[in-house]
Amino acid sequence: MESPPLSNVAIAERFELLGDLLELEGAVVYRVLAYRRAAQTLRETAESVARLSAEGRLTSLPGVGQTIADKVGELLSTGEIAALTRLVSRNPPGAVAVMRLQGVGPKTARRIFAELDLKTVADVREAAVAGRIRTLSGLGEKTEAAILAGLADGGDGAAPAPRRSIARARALGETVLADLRACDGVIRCDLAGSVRRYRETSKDVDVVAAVSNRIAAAEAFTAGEWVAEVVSRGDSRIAASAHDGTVVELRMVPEGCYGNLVQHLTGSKAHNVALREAAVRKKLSVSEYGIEHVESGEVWSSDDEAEVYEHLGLPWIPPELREGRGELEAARKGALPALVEVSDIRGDLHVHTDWSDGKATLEKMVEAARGRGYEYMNVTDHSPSVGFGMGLDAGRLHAQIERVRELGATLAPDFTLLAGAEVDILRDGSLDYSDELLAQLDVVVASVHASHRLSAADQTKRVCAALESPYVDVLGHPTGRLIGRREPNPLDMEAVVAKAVETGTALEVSSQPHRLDLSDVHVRLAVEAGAMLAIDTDAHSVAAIDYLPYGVMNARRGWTGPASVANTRSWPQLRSLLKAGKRPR
DNA sequence: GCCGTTTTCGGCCCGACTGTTTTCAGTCG
Repeated sequence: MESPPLSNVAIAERFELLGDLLELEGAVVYRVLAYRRAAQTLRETAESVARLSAEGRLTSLPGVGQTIADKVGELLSTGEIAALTRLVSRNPPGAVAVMRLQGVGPKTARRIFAELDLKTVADVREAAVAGRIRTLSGLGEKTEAAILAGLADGGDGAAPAPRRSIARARALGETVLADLRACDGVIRCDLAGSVRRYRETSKDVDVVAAVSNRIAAAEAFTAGEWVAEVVSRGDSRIAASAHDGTVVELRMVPEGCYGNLVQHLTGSKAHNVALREAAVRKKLSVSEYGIEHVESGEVWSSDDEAEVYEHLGLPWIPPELREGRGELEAARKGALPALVEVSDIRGDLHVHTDWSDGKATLEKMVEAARGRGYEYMNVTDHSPSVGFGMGLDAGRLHAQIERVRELGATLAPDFTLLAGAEVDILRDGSLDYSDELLAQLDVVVASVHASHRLSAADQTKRVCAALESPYVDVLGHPTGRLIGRREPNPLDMEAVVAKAVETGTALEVSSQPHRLDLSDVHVRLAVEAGAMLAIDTDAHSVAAIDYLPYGVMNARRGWTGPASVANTRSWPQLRSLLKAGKRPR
């Protein structure tokens, strides 16, 4: 059997390494940046890069020109990139790892290897232990200590910094904001950075503040109970690590340019670089303090972020779109999408109860859903094959349907309680309940919970087979990923999306912060293909009903409008949209 | 290496902080 083509991530990694090695060798910085930018694009492309390459469409991706497209082709056909192979062979193994250590960088790494005539990472560690690093001019004890710390455990220093889930990062951020808001020297403060953009994970938490008293604000920040250690302290920026190691960074400006600061610190880097490059062409220089009209030297600033965009001739761009994925072009053309809002969601199609592995009773979950203002809720406990005896067999499902109907009757017409299930998609693509049983349900969610490691071809076939079922309305957490713990199942997402469109099956956007599945990139692929989404909580507790905003924000990051989301509709409208409305009853 | 609402050549965002120095390079975001 032919081996599957390299994944987008695997291809991107080659180009990241190419950029790193070039940087180490002191190549022109713009070549390095070009490879990094291309790597990021390849990594975040939802379509198969191998397929785009075969079709000669790679250069349509931003940051990918002929040279890099050719190298991708070379990699796919020969299994290597000759230029990369040469770079690898003439640099010490592990030099990139040393370069990536906190506070080191390419220039320092290169000097250490060259001036001390070292060959491996182990040599570097030895040199640091022996105190030889500090003998180099411009390097001292602190740098040596940083290198030792980076190489201490694990050995090669290559372990990437852990990233926090959006939920944890926001929770910490809100704690910090509460401390700051209690301080007289703080006029206003907000979350910025990837946390404001609702990226699925964050390396750190960015907080911005307009202050009348920097000293007082800084004290309120560093006195927080969450602070484990102040790691950096300047006049306008302070960073502290929390007890779990998360670094929180506070940037302060006086009133008058708060909007510029918020815009700057919200990022992303790619968004800001593109924004500023376009501004430079208009003879404007953009920074966190204002917009300078280069010729007159006049600096314009505002406390209102929307006015910053307006001053640049753009409509305000929602933070969730600021990833350098075409949002500026869309904004210039007046073609920004109207994004789905949390308040658009009218019901939840995926909720568990203690009939299976939920923590709360059916009645409690209904109460929570009603309390949130929903019009409907679909009860979706597990089918038997999920294991541990917690799934509902046919008899218990019948009993649950009966109870749901009974309770539902007491709630109508204000609230519609739906009898559903989260039925397992078995290894061969068949379902864990009979069609006769599924036919009695209002809305069926089908999910993969086992055999995650099938080949891409088999996994895709399996999922597509389930989508063909006239009883499957929603594909639950389509890739099965658990962020930071389990990779997404290898799936040909383009094929799955096409099958979902063809069969009229909705694809779930799970609001669980550790799932967010579909991911933002896949959401965009699905929306562009005309697929229908269902933003659900998959709640297993009353508290988890409140995860909804994470799902909505994730969908917004995939450029989703309300029309693409099935559960922005009333139940009668939704029913006629789903297969549920087309089944004989 | 990429790219164009001034450009197919000549640019390429902008500032804060640290560590090491005595004025700044390197790193980071």
